[in-house]
Amino acid sequence: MSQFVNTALFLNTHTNRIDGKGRVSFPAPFRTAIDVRKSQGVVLFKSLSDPAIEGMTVERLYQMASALEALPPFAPERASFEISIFGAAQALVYDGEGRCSIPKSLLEQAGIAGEAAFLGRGATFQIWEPGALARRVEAAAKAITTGAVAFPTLPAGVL
Amino acid sequence: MSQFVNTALFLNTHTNRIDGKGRVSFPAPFRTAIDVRKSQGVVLFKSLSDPAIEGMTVERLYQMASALEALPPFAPERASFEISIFGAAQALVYDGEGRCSIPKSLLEQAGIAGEAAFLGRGATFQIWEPGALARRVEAAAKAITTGAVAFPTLPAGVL
DNA sequence: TCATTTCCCGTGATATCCCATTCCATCCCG
DNA sequence: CGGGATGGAATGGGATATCACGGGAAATGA
Repeated sequence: MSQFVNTALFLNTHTNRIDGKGRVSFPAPFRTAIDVRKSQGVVLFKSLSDPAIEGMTVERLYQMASALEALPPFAPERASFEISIFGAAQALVYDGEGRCSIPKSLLEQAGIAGEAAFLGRGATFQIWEPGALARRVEAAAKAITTGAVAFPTLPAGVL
Repeated sequence: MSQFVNTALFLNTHTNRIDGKGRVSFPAPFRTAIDVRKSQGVVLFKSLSDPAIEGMTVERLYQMASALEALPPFAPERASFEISIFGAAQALVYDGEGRCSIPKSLLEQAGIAGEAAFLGRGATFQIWEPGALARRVEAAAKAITTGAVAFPTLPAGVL
């Protein structure tokens, strides 16, 4: 837990418009979360599991790098993740009004145009095409209510 | 007592009115419980099990996040919970008068309008439509008196 | 020179702050 | 024991700040 609270916590879903210049407001609560943790910045890369863009602080990216460091230098999974994540990651910068411009290549891969839905996922966030996200949310709720997935037990002695 | 309880305890049921601006008084005893534990704040999200809004301290949310951290970053069950919990979680902030504004989306999902019933559930609380809560309370009482559910034994050595 | 990006200001909608009033349970005093 | 006093809590309404977002001007780069 203590290692988790040192990273920004992204919550809620925020859907914002992309204007003619390709600008979109990066959600104010996300900016606050980043500021509070004095993060050095945020990176984006194509999601490996969803039709969406993956986002996280560079501190979080370091944590993932550390996990990969535990693998042998030439392990196949290490190479694959290094290439797919670090090789594709780009810094996200936003101006004084909190607006950023997301690279067109990432938008296309996620099928985003006109509106972008920012989905908080705790230590990370994702950027979705709003319709696709709605369907994904529905599927997640269904998986939980039908018992297809179970929440891991909480650590003992939480009270 | 204090050596056992590290988290805020939410007790009792408080029904308050929602005004035209969508504001509602967050029950004073709940605020006290939060202050006493010097909690960093409270978050709300749609309940996964009831027609209600779930509420807990961010510390408690961190505990849930920790449990998810135990899973690989791209595990499917992890995704479902991250989306359903973090993706829907909103920080609850209240002003100097102790009032908060609950997002319309959450109110609609719980069928709340006009009045909101805050139900203390120990480490967490829920916000219900008063009528729905009354029926739920009735059902809970019945399940216990008929023996349909039984209380688990206390941990050894509590005395 | 033209296209693209970055910066800066304006605006409308929404949310937050602040002051005032009402409500209610308890306390105090006769 | 009764009735007013008291203080915390809930509620109402107006003023203010924040945020998303549009558009023009300046800067950058090919």
